[in-house]
Amino acid sequence: MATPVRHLHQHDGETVTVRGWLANKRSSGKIAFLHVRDGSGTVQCVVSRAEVSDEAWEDVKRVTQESTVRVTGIARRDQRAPGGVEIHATDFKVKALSDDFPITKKEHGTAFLMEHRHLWLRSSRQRAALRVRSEVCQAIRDFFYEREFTLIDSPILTPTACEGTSTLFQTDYFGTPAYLSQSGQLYLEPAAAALGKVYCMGPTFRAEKSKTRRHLMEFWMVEPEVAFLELDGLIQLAEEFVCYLVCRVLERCRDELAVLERDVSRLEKITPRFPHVTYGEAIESLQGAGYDVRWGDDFGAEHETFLASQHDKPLFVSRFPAAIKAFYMQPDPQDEKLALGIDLLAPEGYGEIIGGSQRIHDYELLRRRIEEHQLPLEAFRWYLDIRRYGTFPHSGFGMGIERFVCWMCGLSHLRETIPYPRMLHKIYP
RNA sequence: UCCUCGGUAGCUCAAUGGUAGAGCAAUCGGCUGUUAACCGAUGGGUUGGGGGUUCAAGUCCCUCCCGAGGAGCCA
Repeated sequence: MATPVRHLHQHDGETVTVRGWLANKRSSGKIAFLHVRDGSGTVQCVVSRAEVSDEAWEDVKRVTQESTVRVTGIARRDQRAPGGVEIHATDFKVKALSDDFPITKKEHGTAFLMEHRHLWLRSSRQRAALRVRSEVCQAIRDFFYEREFTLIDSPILTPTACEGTSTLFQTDYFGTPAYLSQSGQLYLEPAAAALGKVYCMGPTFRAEKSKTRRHLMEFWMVEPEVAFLELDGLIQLAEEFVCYLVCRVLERCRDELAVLERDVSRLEKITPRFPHVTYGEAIESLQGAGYDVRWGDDFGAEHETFLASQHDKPLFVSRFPAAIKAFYMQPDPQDEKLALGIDLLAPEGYGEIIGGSQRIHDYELLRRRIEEHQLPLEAFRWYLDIRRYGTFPHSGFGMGIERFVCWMCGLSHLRETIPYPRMLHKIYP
């Protein structure tokens, strides 16, 4: 039975067997140092010529990087070993020899690494980032489970554009066009009337020809939707949510953040309460800083970066002009020109990680908005029904999981936060 | 879609318009505590494709392809 490398420190002095892949080899003629990765960690195995059979030594000589191997030996704590534990081998066997591994110990460009994404996953930084992603997804489910939300999986194939804004991927559905979902929100609202507090988490697709480090064609989004929740409650939920996730990453991913050389002190500052400005205040502060923006403009990337850079914590921006926001956002009762929407801008230049709003619950108003946005009324009949059969105020938000993970890991590009990124004109591997 | 930069050995990069190179990787040899091990030797090229200028093009011009970063849009 193989022992996971992660648990080796519990087996000091015992004979253990490890199965995995050869991460690196150094040899000095009659002693060899083999680094073996088994998925749970990497351990240094010391093989002395005099202490193993001729067959084992032949395998030591011929083993190549990333070959599948099996090592048996005695686990020993040793200061000289990376990780503090090493195995003094009594046997070593190559189970499957690897061809020349394309990714070597020296540096590579990202274009080359992306072309070999399926192999790049084996490197320590990529493994660390994907572990953080896994922890974030688990924490999301735990957060909502603890608060008695119900998971509602929204469809990926949809008959129409949800919001009528973004470009969608079109596919064929038995002879009629169908589209890959760009949001589960509209399908979540009816479920909120059934179950009160609901959320969905799944892949989302945008066919926009975005070519930046902050965009993917296929990304994962988590979207809660809550009946009888209004804007202030939504802001509080989003803040608790983000703090919960950051705490979990700090608690459970210390080793991964160290591999990624993340400055954790920046994350330790992410505690309640988050700063909050209205759209109007944000415009004034941008104008004060010399930016050429007027009331009614949407923020550009440089504006978001400026606003977020004023704070160590994420920044809420709320009450945008209704004209630049989605059709379903509830108007501000204080000023009908404003929509009760929020954005949450992450610090350190990681941009918008959350967008949300209180939804229109008045039937006539929503119908008028659909017409004003020149959306097909018939396609939204079911969505309007929610306002016919016992309407209720409700709110929700969407968080981009890759953007959140990118921020946690301190990465400079979204492509390293998802196992197989789909980017503009790139779908291999 | 637009703007900027780039494409030379398997990889990362050099090369005034004048003989295409280095480090790493690979292969072979040496070395009993290596930390991206080290030392010696060997093999490795349609300089992204096509066209043009020139005695001479990796280098200059045109064009197409591919890549990177940014803008717009958004999460």
